[in-house]
Amino acid sequence: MHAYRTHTCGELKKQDVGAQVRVSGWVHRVRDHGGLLFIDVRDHYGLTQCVIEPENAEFAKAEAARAEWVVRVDGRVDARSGDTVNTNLPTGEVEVRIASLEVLSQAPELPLPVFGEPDYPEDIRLTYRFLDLRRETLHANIMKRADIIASIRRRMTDGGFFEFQTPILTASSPEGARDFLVPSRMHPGKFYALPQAPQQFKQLVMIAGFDRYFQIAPCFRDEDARADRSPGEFYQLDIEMSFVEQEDVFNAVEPVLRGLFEEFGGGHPVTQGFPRIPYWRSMRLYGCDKPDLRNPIEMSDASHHFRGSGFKIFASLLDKHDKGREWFDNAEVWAIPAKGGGSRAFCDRMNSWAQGEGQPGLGYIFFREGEGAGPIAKNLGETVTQQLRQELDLHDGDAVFFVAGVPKDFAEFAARARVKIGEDLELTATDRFEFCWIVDFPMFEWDEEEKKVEFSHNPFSMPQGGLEALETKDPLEILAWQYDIVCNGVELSSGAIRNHLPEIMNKAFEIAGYDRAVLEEKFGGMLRALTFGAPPHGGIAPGIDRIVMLLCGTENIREVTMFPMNQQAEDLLMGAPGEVSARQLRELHVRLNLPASEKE
RNA sequence: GGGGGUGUAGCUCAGUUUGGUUAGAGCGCUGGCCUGUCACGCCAGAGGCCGCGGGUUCGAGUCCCGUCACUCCCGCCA
Repeated sequence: MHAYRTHTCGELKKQDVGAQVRVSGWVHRVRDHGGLLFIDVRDHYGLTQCVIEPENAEFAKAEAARAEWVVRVDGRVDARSGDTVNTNLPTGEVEVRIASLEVLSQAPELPLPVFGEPDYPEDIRLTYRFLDLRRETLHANIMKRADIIASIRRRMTDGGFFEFQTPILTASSPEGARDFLVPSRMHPGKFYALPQAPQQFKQLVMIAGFDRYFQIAPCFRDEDARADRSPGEFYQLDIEMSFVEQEDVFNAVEPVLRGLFEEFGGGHPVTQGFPRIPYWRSMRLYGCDKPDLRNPIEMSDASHHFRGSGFKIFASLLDKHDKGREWFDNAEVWAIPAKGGGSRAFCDRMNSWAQGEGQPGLGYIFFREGEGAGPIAKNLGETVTQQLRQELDLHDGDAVFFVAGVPKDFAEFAARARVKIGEDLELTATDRFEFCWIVDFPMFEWDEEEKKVEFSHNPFSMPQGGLEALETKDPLEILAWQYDIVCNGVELSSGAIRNHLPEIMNKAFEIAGYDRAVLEEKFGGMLRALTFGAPPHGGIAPGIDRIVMLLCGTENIREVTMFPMNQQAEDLLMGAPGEVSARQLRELHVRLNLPASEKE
């Protein structure tokens, strides 16, 4: 007989009745009836109820067993009588009649219980992560993550992609997030950096002729944490393809994500053809570039109704800012329709919410008995109010809210108002995955602080219109072959068709104010590669952690990460970051220069 | 770097508004009883620097100041 088990704890069924079996696992729960004692033995695969009576010589050992001890049980599989069958348990039709029980290892009183998994403080969960991981929900999340990654590998390989590894110790890159640095022992004063993403490597893989690359790639960025963002490290499904246009990338990636969400999304509907929404259209309809399309509300420009109208606040606002660039300098009034929000109570609640958000308020009209009500309607007049109502297809019992000002300043607030209205009125669906592509991102944007044009996303993206556009157009008008995938309001990934031509690269960096020497110094290797026959190529990099979060229905990344750090970027289980010995520092030619408060 | 929230038993929380006797409950833990439970049940018990430091007061879990920890957000995240 095997030293520890003939069956796992999730395996025994009715057809095993009568068999002599051996199972091993953790003591999940003990129920002591005095004359009868039940032990639920748990392993990765499930739970098996074991039972023993006081007449048994092994009873004392069984009685002493405590939660999370590891035990081995030998016994016979018995059928449970009709009224004692537990239908909640896959093994609930049988139980193991204990013949002998061995304690394989013990545990003291637990710092956090495994059974029942009540809420526990995160620092304790992280310090005792090995216990936390035994708990059903987290254990299942981690297994789901493993299944998702296996499925991704299968789908990518089936799609003709090859998985390659890229370096972990690499060079610091000039822009982007803060790097994690690793001092070099052999080169005093020099440092490696951990890659923020294998961006340049995957492009080099294309230039090297490997055609289709993917990797479950670790990425390292020394940035502060959020609930949905680990400090330090995360994973991307990194993808790059040669001889492709934007459409080819979409056709390769869309089925992978759709299939993944259909496989693991618990049967919730998944968008079939992902709609493509240009960046500026998304900003106008939703106020942001990662719209949650489960929310049906679309905003629209209602400025023409207010210009010169009796509602003086908006009318004068529109007058005052009516010269400069659209979006940046011109004032507008946006309408947010709210079907079913047509009561003074709801409108007032939204108004106080807006004030709590630091806004002066949130103007509204609500419709009842065939007419518009509220201060704005009064000042606007019945004719204009009815035009608005028809234009927005609103009826009695509906409302419309207004935000006014310069779009670049209020868009973010309008987006939050749209989300809140959708949720509060239960217009936003909850049981589906709504995907879209956001396309046509601007290549450059205006950096208000530095007073200069800056890359708005990836400096390696190909501008639409190529060199000619760079030479002839207003830089802020130029679009890039740059795209995002958004699901349920979560930005899952961004990608681009890359700039594979050195002269366009030079021009693009020139527009962003980097001279050729800087470009040469920072991206010399990349530039050199581009001069030796680079294929047109492009790719994308969906965030694995965020995909798993969506599929596990959690908003906290630590619920889908096996060994996460806390928000202060500490690993409480392993004790990282930690101090190192003087000898290690000497070898690395590093001397500490600690801030004053920590010197003592 | 900045802002908000929280901090009371091993854990989840009540008590703080309005300062006043011995700081409570549930879960967990320990012991006892219990032959069909599966969130077993019943009885008893242990367990508290009320985050820490200072202040106001006859008196502070409660009010004030500072500080620390955790958490959420902003900055940051090509």
